[in-house]
Amino acid sequence: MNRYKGQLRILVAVDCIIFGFDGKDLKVLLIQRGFEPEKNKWSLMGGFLEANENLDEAANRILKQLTGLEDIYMEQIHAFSKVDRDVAERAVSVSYFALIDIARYEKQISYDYHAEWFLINEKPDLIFDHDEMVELARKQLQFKAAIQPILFELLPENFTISQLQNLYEGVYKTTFDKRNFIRKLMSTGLLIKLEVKDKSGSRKGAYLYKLDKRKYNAKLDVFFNYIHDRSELAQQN
Amino acid sequence: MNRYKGQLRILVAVDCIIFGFDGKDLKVLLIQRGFEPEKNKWSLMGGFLEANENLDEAANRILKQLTGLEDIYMEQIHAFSKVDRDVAERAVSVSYFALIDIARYEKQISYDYHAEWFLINEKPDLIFDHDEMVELARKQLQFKAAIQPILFELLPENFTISQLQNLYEGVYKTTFDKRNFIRKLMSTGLLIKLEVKDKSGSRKGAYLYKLDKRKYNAKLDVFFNYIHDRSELAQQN
DNA sequence: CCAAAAGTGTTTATACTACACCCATGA
DNA sequence: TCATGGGTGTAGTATAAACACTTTTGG
Repeated sequence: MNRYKGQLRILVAVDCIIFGFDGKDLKVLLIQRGFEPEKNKWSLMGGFLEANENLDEAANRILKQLTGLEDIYMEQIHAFSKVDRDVAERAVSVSYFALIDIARYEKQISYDYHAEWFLINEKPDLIFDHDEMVELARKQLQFKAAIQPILFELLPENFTISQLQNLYEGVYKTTFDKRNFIRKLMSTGLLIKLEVKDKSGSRKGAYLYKLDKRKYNAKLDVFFNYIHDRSELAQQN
Repeated sequence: MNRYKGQLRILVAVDCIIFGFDGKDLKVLLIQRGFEPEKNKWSLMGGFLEANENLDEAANRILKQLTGLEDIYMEQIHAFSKVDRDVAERAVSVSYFALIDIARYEKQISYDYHAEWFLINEKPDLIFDHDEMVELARKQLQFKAAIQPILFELLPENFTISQLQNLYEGVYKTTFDKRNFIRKLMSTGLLIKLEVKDKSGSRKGAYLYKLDKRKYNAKLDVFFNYIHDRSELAQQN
């Protein structure tokens, strides 16, 4: 086995932007760093790529370490590589975002890491280039969510329309007309209305909905083909 | 300066997917690898990240090395990290795509690397995971081009409508109705019709157009905000 | 009985699709 | 004169946006 002589070998890190939703607000999970350098400052959860794993596996390992969760929606965002981005040593870091439902998993989060949920707009300043990572992940989330129904990953299994609307409004920092909103969502054919009502949010109670998982998975696959073959999408239900 | 003990340090590579357009077809620039391992096989142009540069700078350095070109549209696509993706040694590679106008720059390409343009659909099999990189870059190009006018980077300064249409049809592997196509393109307000005609493609000659660079740059900025504030876009001309 | 959130339709404007014929020219 | 690519308009459909009142019920 030949090796490449005289080349630079450096640390490769993975940092996770973990988005969560509690039914009302969009949040991000941060930890207080437990080791030097920059000990005790707020940071994304991260770690170094190890010998026997690829980046996706590393991201999943790191997410599990902090939250105890597996099989979570994750996606690679971007490789960050400024020469002095890590004060201790040259390192490239690849950021990933993850989407989780806060209420369902809150108990499983490991408090070894002093993790806390922050409102996206009220988070503290982070170490290194982590602020930039969060900002890019937020844009990517907006972007993806506009063309793909990924935000359902942030919701509990059953949810109300206003929770869903709160989520979209949080992600896009705006408000939507609720009649137009529900019409559009319903036209995707992805929502199934349940008989049950959730009474926690109002006196009247709001109907719960759930995802049609079969259609949802089909739509995720079709993703990149959206330019042509809209007809296929239509047939597919 | 503290260092991170006991962690893996590896090679970080950059590989460039260089797309080109010759007025008729969409192509990709490949080289015949001049060194071991996998010497003489077809490959993307790549190189290793060096100590004094970030990934964007490395990608630009590598592009310049092969094509002599600077200030080219480039974009990071994805970090590839399978454990055994490089047969010689563990390496992560970050792919970039670049868009260039073949006709304008053909002469400057360095033939030290045995570079050749291939039709996207007729390229040879490539080493390592480079086929996967090209495929993802192609999808990303389709994707980006649908929401952002980046394909103009592939055209000469002045171009005809049918060149433009050929380009879009090549990128999306489809055909468009030419009346609807020009109407849509014109509605962006990005095209300026010139007095001059290009007589090379037909007897009648076709009017040349050029980009309104001022508006083009403005639109690139607005990119991620496309969800709200369409009104701003409208005002902006 | 009333505050607070849930739920529900219609109209208008805009964007997209499909479609076919004449024009100008050089060879 | 004719073959080749260039250029143009309209009608129908689908999608998106604006907009306000009634219902339910726990306290």
